[in-house]
Amino acid sequence: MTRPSDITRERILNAAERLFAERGYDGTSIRAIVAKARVNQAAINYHFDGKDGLYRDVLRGAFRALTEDQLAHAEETKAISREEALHEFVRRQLRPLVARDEVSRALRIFNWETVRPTAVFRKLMSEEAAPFMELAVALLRRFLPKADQRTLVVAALGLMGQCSVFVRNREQLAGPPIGLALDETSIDWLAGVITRLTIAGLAQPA
Amino acid sequence: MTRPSDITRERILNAAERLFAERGYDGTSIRAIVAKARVNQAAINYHFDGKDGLYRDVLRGAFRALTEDQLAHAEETKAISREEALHEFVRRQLRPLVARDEVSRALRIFNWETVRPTAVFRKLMSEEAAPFMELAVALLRRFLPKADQRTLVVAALGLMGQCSVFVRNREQLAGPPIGLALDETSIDWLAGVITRLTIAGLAQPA
DNA sequence: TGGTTTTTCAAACACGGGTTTGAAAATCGA
DNA sequence: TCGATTTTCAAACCCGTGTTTGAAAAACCA
Repeated sequence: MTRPSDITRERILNAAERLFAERGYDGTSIRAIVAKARVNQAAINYHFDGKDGLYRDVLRGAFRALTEDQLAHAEETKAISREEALHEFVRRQLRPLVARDEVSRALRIFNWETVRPTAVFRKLMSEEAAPFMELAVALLRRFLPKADQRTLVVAALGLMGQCSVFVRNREQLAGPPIGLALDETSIDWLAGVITRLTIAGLAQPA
Repeated sequence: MTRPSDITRERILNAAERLFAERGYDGTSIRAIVAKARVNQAAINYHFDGKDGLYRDVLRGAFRALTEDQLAHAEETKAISREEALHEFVRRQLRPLVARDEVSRALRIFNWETVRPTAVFRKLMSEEAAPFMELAVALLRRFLPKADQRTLVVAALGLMGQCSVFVRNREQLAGPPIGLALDETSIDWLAGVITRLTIAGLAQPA
């Protein structure tokens, strides 16, 4: 049932997803996408009704991939201790540092959006972000059962911010003056440091 | 000794600094700057040798303002407890949320750079960022005297990441689905939450 | 003051961005 | 197969960007 035109569509989506993850919305040009996808420039307007429409579809795919991944994760966490669950959560947040799969690209795209949120993104976010936040908040609630919602939200955001700073600045951190090279072997170490600091921080909130 | 042309220079620098802080390098056009500064468009090339040159000068000013501020802060911290010093550090990181002074604008500009660092910025950073990092690391060393440098760097970066996520996403967080409005009164509360979580986290790193 | 230098100005330039066009090619359905 | 529809394609279009130009105005200084 895959019509020939669907192949073009798929090639564009694939190339666009990778480029958006790598360079963000503004940093990715129509011409770069069609060059990578090896299709004609007008195809984007024909199939997606413009750059915005293409981005919306890429974003939808990213949301879908991430939601599936998170839901699978949520199932796992019910069976393990809160400490292990937190460690796993952090590891997943740091995953774009080493992995190149779809979920990592989705996280990268969302990282771009934290700076200059697109109108397209804001709309999708306000509709579909709640489940993510709920997962993180639920995880932290296992450590702080008596904390109010606002505090938990702040703690969750802080935790994600802690992780994303390493994902966003990986290249910068590797060079001088920091010199923090993050290869595959050090990811576990990094996740461990963040997790331990966080666990201890949650253990006794004055 | 202020020649008339220096007035033009100053007006451009002033307008550019505010616009760069608000919209970042790519988001700020020459035409927007000259409109705000009420000078001719060619003046930027005449006085600063192009947009890059102007940005370099703005960045230098931002570094200078921030360094002075941090050094003043460093003096204070020697006299107070490590807990108070940490709280003050966090408060300063969150300052752009409420303040509109030069230091806050400098922090905002640096926040933009965390995503797509300009070549101009990278060069300045590699030369002048070390002192900042040292200050934060020194602060955390008071909590973790036995930790190695790498762990301290990670902890410092994580702490700054925790703060910057609120500064960067302030508008997004205020709306649905998060609904975390950060007005002047809640900054102290936010700084308190982050500080307490961090202190406890540093208190007993497993 | 008068000649020189510095600074301003409006206009145009070259470039890359997303989009549109209209015809050719390919595909589809009867 | 053949007419209708869908899809591709190269080229152009329009707009906003940073920069350059050359002359007019202003400021400077002997």
